Amino acid sequence: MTETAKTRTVVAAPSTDSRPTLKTIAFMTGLGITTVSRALKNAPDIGAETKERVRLVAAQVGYHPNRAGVRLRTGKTNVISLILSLEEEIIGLTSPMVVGISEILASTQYHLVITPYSARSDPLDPVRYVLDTGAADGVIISRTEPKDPRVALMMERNFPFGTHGRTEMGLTHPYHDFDNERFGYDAVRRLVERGRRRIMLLHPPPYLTYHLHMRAGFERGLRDFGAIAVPFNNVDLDNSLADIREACEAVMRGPDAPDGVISGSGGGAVALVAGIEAAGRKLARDVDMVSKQSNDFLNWLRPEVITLREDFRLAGRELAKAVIARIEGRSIGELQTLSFPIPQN
Amino acid sequence: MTETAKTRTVVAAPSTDSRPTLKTIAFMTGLGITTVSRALKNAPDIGAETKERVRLVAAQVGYHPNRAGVRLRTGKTNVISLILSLEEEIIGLTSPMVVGISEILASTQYHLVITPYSARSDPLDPVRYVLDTGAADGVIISRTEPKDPRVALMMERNFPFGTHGRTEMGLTHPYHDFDNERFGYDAVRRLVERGRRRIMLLHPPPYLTYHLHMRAGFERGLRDFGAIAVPFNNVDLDNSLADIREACEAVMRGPDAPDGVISGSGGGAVALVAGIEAAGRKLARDVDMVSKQSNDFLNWLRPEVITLREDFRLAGRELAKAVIARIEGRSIGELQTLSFPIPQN
DNA sequence: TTCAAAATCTGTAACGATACAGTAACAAAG
DNA sequence: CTTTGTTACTGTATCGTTACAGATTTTGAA
Repeated sequence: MTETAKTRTVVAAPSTDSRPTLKTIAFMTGLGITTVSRALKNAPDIGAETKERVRLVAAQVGYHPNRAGVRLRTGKTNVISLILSLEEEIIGLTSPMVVGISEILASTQYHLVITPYSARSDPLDPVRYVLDTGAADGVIISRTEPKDPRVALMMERNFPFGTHGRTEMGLTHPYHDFDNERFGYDAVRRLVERGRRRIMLLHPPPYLTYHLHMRAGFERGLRDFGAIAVPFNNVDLDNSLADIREACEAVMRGPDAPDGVISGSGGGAVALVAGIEAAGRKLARDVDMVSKQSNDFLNWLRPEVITLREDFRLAGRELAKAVIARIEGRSIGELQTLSFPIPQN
Repeated sequence: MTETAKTRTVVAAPSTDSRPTLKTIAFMTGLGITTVSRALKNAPDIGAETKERVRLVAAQVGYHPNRAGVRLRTGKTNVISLILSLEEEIIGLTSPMVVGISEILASTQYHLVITPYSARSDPLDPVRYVLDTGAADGVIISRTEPKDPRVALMMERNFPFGTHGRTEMGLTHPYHDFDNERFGYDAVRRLVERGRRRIMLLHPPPYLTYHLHMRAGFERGLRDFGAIAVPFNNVDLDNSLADIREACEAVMRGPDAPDGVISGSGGGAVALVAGIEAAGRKLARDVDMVSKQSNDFLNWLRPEVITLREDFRLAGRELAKAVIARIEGRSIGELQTLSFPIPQN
């Protein structure tokens, strides 16, 4: 009866139909909102029994913190943004990368947001957008260039990110890369092992960093294994498959036709195969071919093509881990990984 | 000089280093925060000149509304969630779908969030998650089943969504679907035109709705064009490529081998081609094949295979448009679209 | 000149969470 | 019996935005 009238503000009953909030739990347990909040994040100044009780009730009502509330108060978005060139995506390379990223994020509080851009627009735009609007806690980009303004910008702003591919600006940043130098080198070796000497390379466009790596490996291979390069004039993986096929056919019909061909991507290989066959040459008999590959269509349909696999799913996993590590403040040094070509046949 | 001392609260100067907010603009224009907010959304009770001034300043300082603020206040997330089975994604089918969705969302305020789930877990889980946490304003799902509990749940909660594929529950909901009935029918016709009569179908797994459509079209084709079905016992597109190849080889070596084969997917076709050739049969000579296809690898490497294209990018565009239309309250009737097989050769 | 209506503009409260600066109760030390 | 310290808990202010209910000024009609 004579309970002392306390000044304690009793938390009002929240409406029942909407999602439970801290207020709901506070009301149910008779505790303060702050206490509930701190109990749920296991703060040291909350009693063990109270924590237990709060956790129980929270589980019972199916409490999930409101992301907007957290984000507004703390500034943390719990979002990782994958910046994608729509044109690149049509080829479908990064689909397994999305899977890899998702695999890692699934066990964290992070969500994956796709931030697209068109190759016809400035690649810096989406990065600026994320930085200016605070749309994400971290970013993953691909198709890095030696002097990549996106990397420079994020480094300058000290924003967590990871790149698929390296840069050459003297800046140390997290990356995952496929060892394209090794790919170029191994590809030449495989061809020379089959007695091939005159080798043509379908390389990535020169503005991408991995062009440098692949060419360097290719040339080291030529030197080490005693082969020579057949030029594939002005044709690279940015060309259409039709153009690649046509150019390849022309070279194969010419007097200086190669007896070995290397393709920097599985898609390019398809066009090269068509060009070789259109010129009346036969794979494995007249000419051998080594191709990079991310799925296994070539192995099924043209088992004669020697393939070296690049694992995009692994890349996704490594990049997700690296970005989260950066967000959590771990040092960059340990966040640079390389994966290696895996011979498929 | 003798300006009346008003009670007007002057908005304090916000810190300069952080992102501009309504407060920043209010301070710069000398207006109230509410006025700025309403001016930017073109409310009718704000003067034309004021609106112009606010818009100018907003553009100058690079104002973007804080998403967390909007979301907290209005409950609107401005997010569309694409729910993906990670296993499915490894095949890379929905990569072009992501492109299509992104193309549409790019000109809206919506962001695309990938909500993954593993085929080993309950497909309802990610849907429940989005509904329970309010993580998105709309959802896109694929791989629909005739009685799809995800569709039932979202209908019941009146939550905006679109499905890639139809259902058979008597519920009217937005969808985009490829006309698999037509595909099955046209595929049979193409084979019969080439003089084939004994036809085998590699169909999708029976639990998916489009299995029903494809089989129905297949059987209608058999009747109309006078062909017969060769059973492909217990093998469907859920089987591994290795299993499909092996089973196909066995059938092709058997006494009742088909002279025409239909593949419900480009991936499956690759395995069928391998099986046919392993059995010593030759495409176009001994047996003809029609396959669905989303990229054009088959056309490049096995031009003998007749292909009918399914446009996943278009599907993404249609689904994004449908979901946004639902969010904006447009009626469902107009949000059901079908795309048709496109002959590639 | 007066007063209602229209046109503009504004402050306050609230969304849900957390940082911060407390308060209350009780035990141990002096 | 005070002081100090520890443990456990709580209220207030705030993040940026918008709904709502005014407030002020101008216009126009009577």
